[in-house]
Amino acid sequence: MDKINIKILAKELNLSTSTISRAFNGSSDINKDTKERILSIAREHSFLPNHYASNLRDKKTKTLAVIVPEIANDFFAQAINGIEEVARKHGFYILLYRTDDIFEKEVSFVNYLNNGKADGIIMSVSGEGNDHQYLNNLRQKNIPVVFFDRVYEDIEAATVTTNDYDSSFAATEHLLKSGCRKIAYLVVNKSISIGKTRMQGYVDALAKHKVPFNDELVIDCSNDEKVNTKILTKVLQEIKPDGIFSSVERLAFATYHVCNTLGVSIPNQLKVISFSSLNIAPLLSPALSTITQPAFEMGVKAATLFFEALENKDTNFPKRQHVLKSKLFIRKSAE
Amino acid sequence: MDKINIKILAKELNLSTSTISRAFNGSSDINKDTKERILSIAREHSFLPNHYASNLRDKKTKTLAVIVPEIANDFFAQAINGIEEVARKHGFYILLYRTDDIFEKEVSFVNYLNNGKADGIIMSVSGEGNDHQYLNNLRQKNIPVVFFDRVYEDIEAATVTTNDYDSSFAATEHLLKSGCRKIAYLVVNKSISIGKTRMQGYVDALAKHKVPFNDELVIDCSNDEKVNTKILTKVLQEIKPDGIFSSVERLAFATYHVCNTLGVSIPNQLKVISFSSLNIAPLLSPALSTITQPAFEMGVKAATLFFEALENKDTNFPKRQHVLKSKLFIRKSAE
DNA sequence: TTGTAGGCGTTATCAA
DNA sequence: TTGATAACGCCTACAA
Repeated sequence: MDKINIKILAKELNLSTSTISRAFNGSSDINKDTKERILSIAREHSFLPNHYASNLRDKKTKTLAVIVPEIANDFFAQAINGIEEVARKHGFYILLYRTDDIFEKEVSFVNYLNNGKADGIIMSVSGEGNDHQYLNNLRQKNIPVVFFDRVYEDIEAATVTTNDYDSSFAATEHLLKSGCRKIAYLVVNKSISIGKTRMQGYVDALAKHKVPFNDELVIDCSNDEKVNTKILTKVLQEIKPDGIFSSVERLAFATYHVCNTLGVSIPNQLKVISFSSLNIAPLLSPALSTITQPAFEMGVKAATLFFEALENKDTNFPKRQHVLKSKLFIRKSAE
Repeated sequence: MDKINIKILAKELNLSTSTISRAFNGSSDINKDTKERILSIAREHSFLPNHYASNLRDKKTKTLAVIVPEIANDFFAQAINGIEEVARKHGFYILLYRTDDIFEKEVSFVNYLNNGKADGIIMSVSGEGNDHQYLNNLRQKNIPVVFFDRVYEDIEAATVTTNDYDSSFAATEHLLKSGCRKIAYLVVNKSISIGKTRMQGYVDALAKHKVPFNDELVIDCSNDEKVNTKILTKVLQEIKPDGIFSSVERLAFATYHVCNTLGVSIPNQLKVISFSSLNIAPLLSPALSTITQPAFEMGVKAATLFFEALENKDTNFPKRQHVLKSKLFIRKSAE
């Protein structure tokens, strides 16, 4: 109720607003006692300098925007944790936004940020759209952008990714060595860079083992669970693959569900490996074989790159490409 | 780069700043053509009014702070999704903060918000500390607070919870009816209100079935996985319960792991039911029996209450207590 | 329908 | 060490 600000505090203490301000900004130009006095009274009023006013002056928001396709997903949740950890150390806070993989949402949020709402952006892109110039606007305003996991190749920015190609190659090769000859590749959006890279590993592993690539085995799924169930049911019934390599955790779960329904036995009739950051993959029935990305570390790295960019504001925009390593865990589902 | 603001735009268009401002605020007091002209030029410059300046004037941030103990957790992730969904409809954005169940972090963030950083707070509390008056400071500034799932009872605020007592009672009763006589109750923090409520359901179900309550069977776990593994190993080896009722998902997973290690068979030797929002609970080995809270809906409800509070600013602070229903799913782990 | 002007709360600069 | 003042960018009475 009783409005409080630096001015009122100043009057109350018989000081000037500048002195009050200094008390809050670690300025050395202030008498220790005065400072104490100010802070103690401020505490009584539970007063803190208004951020919007400070930001308006300083053009610093101490806020980092994080944009992800989904939140209820182990990979992203862990990555966000990593980002938050680093942000916190720098006294930054996280403005979180979820795109649901919808391009328009991504564009609208990025544009919204384009006005001093955040000091930077860490994002995993929706993967849609062709023209991503809206991201370059940010550059003009010195708002660093860091991509993680999912990247736009037409935008120059720091990136944090994993060795997707290698992992995919290794996973596919494992399936081949285990005897699979008809391996389906599950993907959500073929056009997205990450889907392409992972698929290339799959394709090349097939080639190495002289198993012909079959376009029919590339299953383009959707974001809708029910649709996926239908698609996968059809695949398992009609195409009858003997192996599944899923580029997305969600699709592996869907596969499990469909197998349960159809009575397809994993790994006997169908071996499954999936990209997944699920901690409890070993507890599934059967234990899911995974390519596990270092989600938390990726978040940490992305945030670190962001803060580096922030500090070098005048120099060039950072274009560091950071690649972390995923791990392949072969469990029951692919034995 | 080339700085841009309402003034510069005004000069460029030979208009006044007020006219420019009006173009962005759906004001009716503006010529349609003028507006078009302004917006089109603005778009060229990818200009949007600076939020910090607007906020400074309006005292509205269009930002909603969300405070949760953890992010990488299905319950909270889904709840955040629900909150975000509603927030978005109101043109609000989410400032996310994670407390790691550490009281000091909670206090420090809440205090940080106490200065016009957000228009309101939706939180699931850390559950520590005795004095939560720092939350009342917010009330004075008309920053509505909504608790969800985890609540401080000494603070008046709108709350969204689930029928924890009933669910716990039902789950315990199920275990009893299935023949369990030595049911361990797993909890992370006994003092937290939610832990108490859930425990009461457990206690009362025991009483109803004339099974004596045994303090030794209340297992107070930690936030550290390794510690929990140790604790649970000891419990399974020494106390040898025949049922587990876990108030927290995480502890159920830990139980599974320990059972795998020790070769304890679920559900033959040990039946397990847990609070959990895990979508793939049926895919676990064995399928986990859960009390599933409507996480997404809770988020939606919490956000809805928040916006109601926001609109009734002058009237009384809302103290609505909303209770949603959880569902008990008995699966293989408790059959 | 458009313009003028003052102020939102803070801080940096300069002067005392 | 402290104080006065201008400025950050925007919005809204009020005036024209």
